[in-house]
Amino acid sequence: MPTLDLPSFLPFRLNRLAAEISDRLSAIYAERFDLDIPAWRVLATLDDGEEWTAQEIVASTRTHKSTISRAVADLEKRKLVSRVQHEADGRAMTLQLTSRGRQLMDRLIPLAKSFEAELLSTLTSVDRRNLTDGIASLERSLGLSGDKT
Amino acid sequence: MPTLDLPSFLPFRLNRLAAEISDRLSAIYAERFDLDIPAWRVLATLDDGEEWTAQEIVASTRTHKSTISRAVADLEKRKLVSRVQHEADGRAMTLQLTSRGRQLMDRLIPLAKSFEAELLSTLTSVDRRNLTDGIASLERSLGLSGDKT
DNA sequence: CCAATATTGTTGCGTATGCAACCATATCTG
DNA sequence: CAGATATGGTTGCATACGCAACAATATTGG
Repeated sequence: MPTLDLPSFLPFRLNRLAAEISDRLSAIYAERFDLDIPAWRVLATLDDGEEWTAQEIVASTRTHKSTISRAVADLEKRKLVSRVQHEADGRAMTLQLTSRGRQLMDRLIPLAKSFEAELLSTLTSVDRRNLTDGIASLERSLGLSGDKT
Repeated sequence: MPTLDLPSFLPFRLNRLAAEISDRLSAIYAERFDLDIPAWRVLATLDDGEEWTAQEIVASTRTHKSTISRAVADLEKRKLVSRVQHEADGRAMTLQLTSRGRQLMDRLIPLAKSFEAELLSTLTSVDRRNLTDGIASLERSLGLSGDKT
């Protein structure tokens, strides 16, 4: 009878890794910036300066649309995100960081980047490359690579 | 001003990957075996035949203890898991699969294994090795490698 | 061009989740 | 050994979440 061997089971390992890293990262933005995970995802997505619709953020972050809807509503109340009618689609709203949101992210992003850098600094450059290459090929295989898909 | 570039941000990529894979896997055990994620985690952990305490499962799976507590209570009701006093610690309970639980896992595990195999079969053997090596080194760096830790 | 269908986003509702308080037992410290 | 503190596990409570229904707009097909 085949045994599972959970510690070597890829879905288990990826979950555990993602959860651990997500916890450490959220400790940064939760405490100092009063953001929960959905709010962080919205802001991080909008950080590229592009205009996004809620639906695009849903697809890109794999978060339920009701969760994104509520996060956006809250971020708008806090004047971190602006929401205006989409010019081509009357159902959609285009989202952007406000200048206040921009300012917040300008302080938060260096922290996030240095968190990532610190994480990767513990790996040898070979391991680092292996990791990103391996992840990339799995992403391709799962169709997770496209932008705004 | 540094920009985040979310699509290349490691925490984001790992989360997305883990979520996608977790969704596909849970489609297998949810539908056919009426298990939710916490229940699956408990059963998958117990699959190795060892005796586990709830606390050990909590630590190993990074799931909140109240969630594990409720999952175990439910699995015991369904007679998939047995719970007896821990011999050395009066507070703890040792958990094991019942024969019914064993039978369920004997049907479920081949499906989980072949899901994993199919996932990995889309990668070249180099990519496969890169992925597992890269993950392993990150696990070591985060202290996620120990057993029952 | 109109009816049927799909899509964007919001919201009410039930439920699963995490937190915190708690009980029982274990361990640590003077 | 006794009091203080820590740990395993459960449970009440508040809340965040996903689901499904919905309104509004878009798109498709006859």
